Amino acid sequence: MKRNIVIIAGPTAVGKTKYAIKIAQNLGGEIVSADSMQIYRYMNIGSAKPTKEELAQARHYMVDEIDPKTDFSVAEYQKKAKECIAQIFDKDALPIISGGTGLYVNSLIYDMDFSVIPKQTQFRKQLQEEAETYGNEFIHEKLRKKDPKAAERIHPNNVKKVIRALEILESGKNDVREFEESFVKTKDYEVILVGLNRNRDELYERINHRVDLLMKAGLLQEIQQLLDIGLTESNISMKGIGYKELIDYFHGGYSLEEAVERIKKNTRHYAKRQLTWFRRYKEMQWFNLSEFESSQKAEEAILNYIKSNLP
RNA sequence: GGCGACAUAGCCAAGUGGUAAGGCAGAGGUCUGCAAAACCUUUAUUCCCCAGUUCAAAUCUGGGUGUCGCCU
Repeated sequence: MKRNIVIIAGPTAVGKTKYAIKIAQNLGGEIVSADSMQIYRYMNIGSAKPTKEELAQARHYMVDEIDPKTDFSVAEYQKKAKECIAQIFDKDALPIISGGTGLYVNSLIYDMDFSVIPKQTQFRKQLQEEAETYGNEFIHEKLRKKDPKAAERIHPNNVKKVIRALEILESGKNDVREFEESFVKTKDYEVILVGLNRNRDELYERINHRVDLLMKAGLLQEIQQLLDIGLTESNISMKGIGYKELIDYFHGGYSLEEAVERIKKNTRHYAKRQLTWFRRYKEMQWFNLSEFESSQKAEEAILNYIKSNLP
């Protein structure tokens, strides 16, 4: 019999943490985070990581897992998260994936094979420099010569994607066509997809408010401490929203007030992109939390939906 | 009260006689190893109002309204 996992997805600040914990408590579940920032240690305030109290209410995986000086990527995420899921199955508990990083969620829903072509740092650097000196079209043209179809699909300005495609071709593949082929769902388990959303105005208000709270909670000090232990803006972990803007403020790029406004704006943009991403999941059951009388009612509705899909 | 400047999208704005640049915000989208990343698309039948000149007005003229500045 196939086992089930539940995925709670949705934009930042919608309330995923809270609902995931409730669901875990009600259904004997354990939580696997799918969040590219909460996975880093010491980045507690800025990533809006679950609090100590929240972490105590349900077993959490993939939080505080990685040192912020280490580069991390989907490939490792997929491997580790699948191990966590297996562990939870062994305990006969229900894995609940909670998170907003769409690509990470994808890596658990579909059989995405990251094993073949690892990143090639040197090659990347070289192409990056070429793009800078000769223009984006230059490396895009290179791609066009090797794989016209891929070049058609990838916009010249999307330098990262162009480089990645060239990287794949360089390693011996004839084309990068398989990238666009429709995803194959994993056979490791059955997925129950739950999407959390709110009315846009309300979501944006929550985001703005949360940023103010993070500042009050000492985000500035947290970043100072991270800088003190040797992290810089070039670390992937420091490219998170809230971190990069305040580092720019420390470097005198703009005022603190301006930095806070930018954090709010970037977070709103991020939420919008997350929604775009998650809307692609046709099987996702959406819950607009703004439309429920109370969080209890919403919680009930979500629980009922999940239960009705469990064997 | 007098003098002057200005009035263009939610905001910032370019445009001085030829049929409304651009940026931001907003909206929609793409996504297979940095994804809180990177990238793409889209947004004014009309320029404060009324009248006039002209083949043609956001642009010129007159009047009105509003805002700002200076003077009394």
